[in-house]
Amino acid sequence: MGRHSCCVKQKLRKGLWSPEEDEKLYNHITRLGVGCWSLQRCGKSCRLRWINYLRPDLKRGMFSQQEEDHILSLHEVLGNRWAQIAAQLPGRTDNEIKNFWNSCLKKKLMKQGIDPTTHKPIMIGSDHDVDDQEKKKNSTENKANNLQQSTFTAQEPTFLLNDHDNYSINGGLLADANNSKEIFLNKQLVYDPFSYFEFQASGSDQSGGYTNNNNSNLIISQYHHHNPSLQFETNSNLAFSFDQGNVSVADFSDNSAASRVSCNFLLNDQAATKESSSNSTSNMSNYSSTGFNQMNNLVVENAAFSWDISDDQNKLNSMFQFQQVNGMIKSEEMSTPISSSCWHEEGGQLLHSQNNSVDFIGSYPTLITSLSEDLTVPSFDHVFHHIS
DNA sequence: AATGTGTGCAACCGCCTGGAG
DNA sequence: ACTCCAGGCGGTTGCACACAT
Repeated sequence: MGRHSCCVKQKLRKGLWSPEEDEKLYNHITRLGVGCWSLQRCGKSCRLRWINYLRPDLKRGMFSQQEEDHILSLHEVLGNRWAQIAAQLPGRTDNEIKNFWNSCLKKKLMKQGIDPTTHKPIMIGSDHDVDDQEKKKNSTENKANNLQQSTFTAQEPTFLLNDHDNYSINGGLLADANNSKEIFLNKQLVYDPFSYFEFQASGSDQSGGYTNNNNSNLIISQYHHHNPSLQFETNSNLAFSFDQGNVSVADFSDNSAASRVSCNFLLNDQAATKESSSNSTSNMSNYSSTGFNQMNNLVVENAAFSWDISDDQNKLNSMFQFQQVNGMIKSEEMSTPISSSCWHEEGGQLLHSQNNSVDFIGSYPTLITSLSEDLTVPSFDHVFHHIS
């Protein structure tokens, strides 16, 4: 049973406010303060008029780029909690932000191929959604069109995972007509009590930009809160890592020597890193390690990493630098491996030094850089299922 | 000039919550 | 424990205006 509108019930004025009414309300509130809202209009209407229009600390005018970015990142975490978002933007009201979102930001994100609700890239041509051949054909055409326009197109594998702490991560690979690739990684708050951990990796890429993926599946080991190591294998071209709150993804698709990527992730013990910061060797860090794989070694630190790949005949170097832009991790391949930094294992710890004086077997990962802002997520407890 | 359509924004509606009685 | 009511919030509507046809 819905209630009657208070204005109707009390036969009070409705509609647009006149300047006289505004003045009356303004004087009333400046004299008596907020709290007693009822004049000749209902209290709700008065309150709203004050909050959204008359309040002297309102900013008004266009939203700055900074405010826009702030709203985007807040919305990614908070969703449509406009009041909470407005609380982070001095001088802006929830109504104003809500209108700005609905009329402007939402469309902007759509244009960028980002779902405004989930902040995830809108997938094109996912087999999951394709039920009939026609749809599949259209999807492929869309993909081709996008590639011709040099826009980045989402490609397999993609993944999505949730954890018990209400975060979800999704990611995947994007490629354009020039075969330039971007890895995307996106985080948002969700409130799904049924946490899950789901990977999808299927099919070969039809655009030619992402192949070597004919038998994709992901073998994921369970990750425990207190176990510092995470290891999983994949014979797709993406590798994912999770450490102490950081999530990273690596693209191995350019590595022709490794048809099967197998990674050991060496996880940063942040407490140990802090302790070692006073050490005379700067950048030296302690790592917990389950050992090295001779094919690929990878270190993750603050979502920036690189790796070397070697076998008996070849030594390949592949390095990516990662940047976080609007909540997404973007990767850039480094053409020249950084040789001035290297890692070595000593006494069960992985140490970092500034030159190549350490003679190590196989290859060891090289830290490229640290990001200014971590992609931080809580630990992941359970692997529920994966899709292959 | 008349009409249709899209857009931005102010205001309203309905639901929920918490405090008072 | 219950009702009533004010206030808070998010979704929606309606209106004025700009622009297109």
